[in-house]
Amino acid sequence: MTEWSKSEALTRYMAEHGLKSTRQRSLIIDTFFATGGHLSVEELWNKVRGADAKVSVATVYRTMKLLHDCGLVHARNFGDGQTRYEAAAGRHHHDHLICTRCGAIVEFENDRIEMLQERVAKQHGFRVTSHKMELYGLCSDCQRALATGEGAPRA
Amino acid sequence: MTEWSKSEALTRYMAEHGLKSTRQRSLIIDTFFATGGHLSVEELWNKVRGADAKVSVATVYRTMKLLHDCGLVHARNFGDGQTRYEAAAGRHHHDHLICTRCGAIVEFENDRIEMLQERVAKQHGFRVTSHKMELYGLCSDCQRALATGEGAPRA
DNA sequence: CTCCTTGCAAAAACTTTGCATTCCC
DNA sequence: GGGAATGCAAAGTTTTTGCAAGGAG
Repeated sequence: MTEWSKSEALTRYMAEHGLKSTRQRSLIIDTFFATGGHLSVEELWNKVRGADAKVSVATVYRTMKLLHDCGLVHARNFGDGQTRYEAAAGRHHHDHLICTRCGAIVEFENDRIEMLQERVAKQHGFRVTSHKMELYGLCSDCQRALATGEGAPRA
Repeated sequence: MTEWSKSEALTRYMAEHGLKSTRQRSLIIDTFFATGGHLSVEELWNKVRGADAKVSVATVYRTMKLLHDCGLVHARNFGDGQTRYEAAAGRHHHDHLICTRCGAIVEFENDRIEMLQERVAKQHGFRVTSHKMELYGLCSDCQRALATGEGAPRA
């Protein structure tokens, strides 16, 4: 875990840009990829501080920006004011279903939608480099909970 | 232009909530709907101040929140740190193509994609209430500009 | 040794809020 | 007149940046 865990792209990027491997960066990056999911900087910082209480939030911001610049993570914005990051490398592109009641996030992929997106973009003269699609609604649990007149969702 | 320009929903909403029609609100709302597009609060504020230099940003924020609460506008987040609003009432749902170089925003709609989205959601047990889809890339102008090795894009 | 990176705190950017005053109805 | 809305400035949030000190290669 002291070594870069997702690293060809990162190692190459760092070499090309004269960047250095540091204890903090390793910790942040390992923690991020070990946790998975869609982490905000603050959530990630909290986890990182469990291992090293002195890591500054600025370093977490800087490191995530680094990962973003070399394409290893994607930045997402789900409507709560925070930017969330998720692993990108080696993963197939996917989109999200988000439950507006309990906050559950489900990933999915659909090649036909992607094809149609490409086609639409082409019709408008665009060359698409990335996209994001989010569907908001109620997950099955919350539909059921509401139907039976239940109380508060999970925190 | 002193009258509400988009108003049944708004008038009803205001009556139901005991809200009042004021000079500032009328000005902000009329300016917003007259301008169209995807305005940030700051952009809207700048336009509004052309007509009344003393309107405060806070009022613009509060008014846009009001329009949002009664469903007349949608809030969007295109990755520049600002929330952008666009008119919602009476418009068909649509999505966006965004040029990452010049910032141009093109709207489109595609029923087949919408259908596929519904289907995907259903497969995961979700009942979708809304969605957003954004395609990022280069518009035709910027592709051309880059191909001919040109300088900076529009501000 | 050199230059990159860090931590800290200050600053920036965007948005919300408290409060006295002003304005609708 | 009374509750709502406004303007202003202060406070909140999230993210970035400047700089001196520390660390990697």
